Formats: sequence, C-alpha cells, structure tokens
Amino acid sequence: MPERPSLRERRRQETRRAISWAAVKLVVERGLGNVTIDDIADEAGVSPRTVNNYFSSKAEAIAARQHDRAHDIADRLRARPAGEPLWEALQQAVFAQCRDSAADEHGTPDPQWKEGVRLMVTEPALHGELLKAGAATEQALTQAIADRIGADAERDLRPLLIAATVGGALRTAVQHWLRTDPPIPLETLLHQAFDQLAEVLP
Amino acid sequence: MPERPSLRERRRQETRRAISWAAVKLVVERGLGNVTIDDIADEAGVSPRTVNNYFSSKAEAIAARQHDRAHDIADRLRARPAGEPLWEALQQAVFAQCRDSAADEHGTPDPQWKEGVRLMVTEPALHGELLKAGAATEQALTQAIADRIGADAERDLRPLLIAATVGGALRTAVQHWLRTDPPIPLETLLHQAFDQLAEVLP
DNA sequence: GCACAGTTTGCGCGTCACGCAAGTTTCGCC
DNA sequence: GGCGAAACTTGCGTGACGCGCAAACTGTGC
Repeated sequence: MPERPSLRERRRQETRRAISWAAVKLVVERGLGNVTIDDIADEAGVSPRTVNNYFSSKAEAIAARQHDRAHDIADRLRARPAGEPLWEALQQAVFAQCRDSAADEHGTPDPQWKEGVRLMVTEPALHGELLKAGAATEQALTQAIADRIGADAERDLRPLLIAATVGGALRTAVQHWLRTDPPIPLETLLHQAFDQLAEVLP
Repeated sequence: MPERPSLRERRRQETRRAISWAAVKLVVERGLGNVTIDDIADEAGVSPRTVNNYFSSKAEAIAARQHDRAHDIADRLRARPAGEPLWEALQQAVFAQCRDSAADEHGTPDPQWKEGVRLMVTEPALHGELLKAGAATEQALTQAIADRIGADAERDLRPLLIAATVGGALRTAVQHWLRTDPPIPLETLLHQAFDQLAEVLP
C-alpha cells in the first residue's frame, strides 16, 4: 500500500508539474530561444526564482517528464512477479509504461508530447537533458535488475550492461518513431526493437 | 592518400585542441566552478571571445576530445576489411581506438585523462556533454554500419540498434573502469563487456 | 494553540551566450 | 610575386541565467 504523500509533498509535485508543463507548452509554440524563465514562471503562476528552485535550468524543466518516466519504468520492473524471466519482465515493464503514458497525462494529446520529444532531439541545449533522462532510466534499471538477479551492481558488469542495452533499444525505438512519416505506434516499434535485439548479436 | 588539410584548417584544429586542453587542465585542478572562460582563454593564449567562437559552452570545450574519439571509432570501422564479420570489425575498431589513444595524446599521462572522464560523470553540467559525445559516437557508427551491411539507415532499425548496443557496451565498460579500486585496464573491461553481451540476451 | 521546519519570494552579483563591426591573416588565382 | 576576397580573431555591449542570502509566509507536530 503506497504511503500517502504529505499534503505538502503533493503541492510540491503539483507545482513541479505545472512548471514543467508550462515550459514545454511555451517552448513548443514559440521556440526555445523566445522563451525566458520569466515567461515560464508567469505561465505556471509562480515566481521566476521558484522555477530555478525546482530546476537548475530551462532544459531541466522541460525534460522533467522524461525523468519521471525513467523511475516509472524501474518501479514497474520491481512490480513484476518474481518468477518471471528477467527479459520478459523488462519488456512488459517498458510496454506497460508506454501504453499507460498515452492515457495518464490529463489533457495532453499525444501529438503535443511527440512534438516535445522531437524538440528535445532538435535543439542541442535540450538534447543533453534528454540524454540525461535516458541515463537516469538506465541508472534506475541497473539497480532494479541487480536486485532481481541477485547481483552486486558495484562488482558485476551484467546489470549495467543489460540496462544499457535496454536503454539503447528504447532510444532506438523513439528515434525511429520520430522520423517515420506514416506514423507507426511507438509500442509497435518497441516490440520490433526488442525482437531484433536477439538476431543482430552473434 | 589523405587530403592534406589546408594550412588554415590545421591552425584551426590546433587552437581547438589548445582550448580544449586548457579547459580540461584548469578544471581538473581547480574544479569546474572556479574556472571562468577568461581563465581558459588566458591559458590557451587566445581571446575569451574566441573560446565561444569554437565552443558554445565551457562544457562543450571539455568534451571536445570525447567527440573526436567518436568519429575516430567510426573511421576505424570503415577501414576494416570488407569481408570481416560485422561484429568482429566493431570490436577491433573499438579496441584499436582504446589502445592507440593511450599513446597518441602527446604529453597527457593516462591518469589525467581518467580524472577528466571521472569529472565528466561527477559534475552534472559536464555529464550532459559527455552523453552527447556518446550519442555522436552512435550516430557516426549508425551510418558506418548501415553502409557496411547495405541497409538504409532511414528505414531499417538494425543499424541504429547495433550502434546503440555497442555504445551501451562502451559506456558500461567506462563506467566500471572508473570505479574499480584496484584499477583494471579499460581494454580488458571492453573485452568483458562484448563477451558478456551475448550471454545476457535470451 | 504554538513553536518550528519547509517553501516561496525579492534582490543583487558574477558569469555566460551571442550579435555586431572593425582589424588582421590566409587562400585562390592571375 | 602580388592582389582581391574570404575567413578568422578580437573588443564591446546587451540580455539572460544560476545562485546565494535574508525575509515573509504556510503547513506540521507536540
């Protein structure tokens, strides 16, 4: 049973989301260079100083949602039944996150999210932040994998290696998803990526 | 026969290296926060404005060498004999780059380079830039792989997927290399990473 | 209810990214 | 061998950013 977050903590996450949403919204419609911290603060209804209180840069605010997805995937992996084979559990965690994320974001239509991701690979300043989020995914996955296979994440290469491979498959699917002109659902591409992983290795 | 770079181009690369070296040197010994662009410019013997002419940020200057290594690996892959199996060629390209880079840097002892890399994963501002260099590696590898296996990098997932997997193995090896207390040669860890890739997949 | 820790906010300083307009060096070509 | 053009470097100025500090405010626990 999840501990109910204190009322204060809930407000905190609320403003965090508000700031991140405001940042994405403004930057998508105006371009990165034409949005200042003041604009974001104004849109989110907080002080500019508060924005830098939650995020240490504009880019970090925009990438916050990707960061959250990272932890979500790791949590879902931990929630899989213990007897399930590792590779199966990993795929299910990824697929489930992808499936649910399309619905849980309250008012955000899928295309706007896609545009946000596309923006992050286009603008160099944002690209770094996106990659950081990917690294966070792998970091969280590494620990979860180590726990599951009973390995010491500090001494064994394998948890790190598996996490990096999964992260690579994820990035591959997303990158391809962004550029297919008759759009293909991300989940389909994720399936393809995982399936092809086995056959490309010797 | 390699096209001789114009004298101008050589000077350009020279100052580029000088700036990057100066940045790494100063930041390693003083810490990132205690080094300004002016300091770097002073150490490299150029104007502060020129530094921002080559690199759009302090972090980019520091990560420049990693960026060069990226293209180097891709070039080495292209230089492998055409008949060689893909996976073998990839490993040889990576190993060779790792082996040579220990010797080609003129006066830099290995420990200083290690310290530089360690710095890049420690400082968040630099971490993003390091990941960008990794992404550049994968980008270059993707095209080289696509050429070698005769696939269209725009339509086929596999070049992207293979490049991402190799990049993951690389990052894994480096990350482990940084934290082993009785230090293990990076090349050994690279071998381990590649060997274990096959056995961790289903 | 009351003291206290956590949060927001305004203010100010040092740094940074970048456009602009010279001054200086290099290259291609005759 | 020299000359016009293009590229590179440099100084200056502006707007934005990251962050430390101290004061007002708001939930939290006894």
